[in-house]
Amino acid sequence: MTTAKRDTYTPESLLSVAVQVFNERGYDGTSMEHLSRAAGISKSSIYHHVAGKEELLRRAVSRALDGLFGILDEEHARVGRAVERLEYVVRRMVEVLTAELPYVTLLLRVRGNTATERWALERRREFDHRVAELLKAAAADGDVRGDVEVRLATRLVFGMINSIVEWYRPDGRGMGEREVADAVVQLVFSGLHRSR
Amino acid sequence: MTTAKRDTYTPESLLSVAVQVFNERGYDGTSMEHLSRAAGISKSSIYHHVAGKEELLRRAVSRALDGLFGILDEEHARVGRAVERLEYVVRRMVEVLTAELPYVTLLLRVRGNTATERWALERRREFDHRVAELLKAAAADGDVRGDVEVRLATRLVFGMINSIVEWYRPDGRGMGEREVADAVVQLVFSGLHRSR
DNA sequence: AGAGTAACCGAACGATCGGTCGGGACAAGG
DNA sequence: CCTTGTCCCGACCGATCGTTCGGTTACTCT
Repeated sequence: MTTAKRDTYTPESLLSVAVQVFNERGYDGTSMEHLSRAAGISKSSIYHHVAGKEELLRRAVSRALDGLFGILDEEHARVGRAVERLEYVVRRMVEVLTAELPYVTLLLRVRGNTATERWALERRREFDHRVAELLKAAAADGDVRGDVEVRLATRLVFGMINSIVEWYRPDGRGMGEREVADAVVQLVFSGLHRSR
Repeated sequence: MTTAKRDTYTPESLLSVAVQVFNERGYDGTSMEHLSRAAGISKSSIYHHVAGKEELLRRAVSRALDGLFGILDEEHARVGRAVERLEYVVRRMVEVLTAELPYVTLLLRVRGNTATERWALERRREFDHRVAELLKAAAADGDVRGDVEVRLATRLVFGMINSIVEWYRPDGRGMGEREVADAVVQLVFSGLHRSR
């Protein structure tokens, strides 16, 4: 067969270990020594699989960004009434966030110290802008309240959704992905008050 | 007079410079060399004013936490109907966030690598818990929807409020503190849909 | 004028940083 | 058997980390 047994590291399997450590200690707070201990191989062996620390970061944020931008290509995000497309995107964002949790977490914590980080920030801004346009269209349709500025509302809604990475943990049967998505959609569109 | 002219650094004025750099580069991504350049004094001179890098972090997060916990001691947060106390706390949180922006920003990005950071995380959790109890009481009064779990709703609302530090900038006349507070209260309690 | 001290500096400390290097263990294919 | 390539290692590189130290200004108080 072409694919032999894999009891050794691939760039991908090493990435999943690295991203976990990055999220625990922060990217800057993580040394290659930390990574080698978590992976169970020596520091120099890591360089057999990846070019360096920054490549691990780039691979991770790329994966997260691909997941997010993929949402916008889906049919329900492209056709239909703006407010319904918006609700679909919000729900799918929660799903992508939880499915690719460690990668998205890392993406959302990037600060911009290196070229890779600045590229990630730029692509994030682009995604935010695309969703803001959706909200703007929904407001123009009259399906969304007009007394809160679109740009401000977008930022607050993103803040709520993105904050999921700070506490959501998929393992223990604490909370389902569907339950979180439902709650977010409820709060974003109807708020805390008793439903009308 | 006792207070002479101050064209030199105090622990407080040095802190405001340090916190700004911490927020730009991240705490771990900031070296004492970075701080010395931003402050305009040599690296060793910093140690004349503060004990070290970690003390700067401790002073900063302490100031942020004092501001937040101070809210809970105010009269409107202690007496009255739970849902109204909750709205008051939410509004005051936005005010404290914007007033002490760099300090709260730093607090919200702490990861837990050192004892100081773990202490900050613990106190944050305590504050979150206090607000969660307020939301729970409002739900028991029937003033807040019951179909979204209290713990989940608290986390999402905190996520929205805390995300303000990611984009709010007080300088240019871009957006007023009052406008942000109004928008947050509107979205948290009534959501995006047209007001009932 | 002289003493005291707050504010600051350059040089250097041991430790750790991300990354390199030459080579060893081992399995596959001839 | 020997070669080839994958996977990994310990030792080491120059650079930078947070911090310390001895010493020099410059201002205040007597």
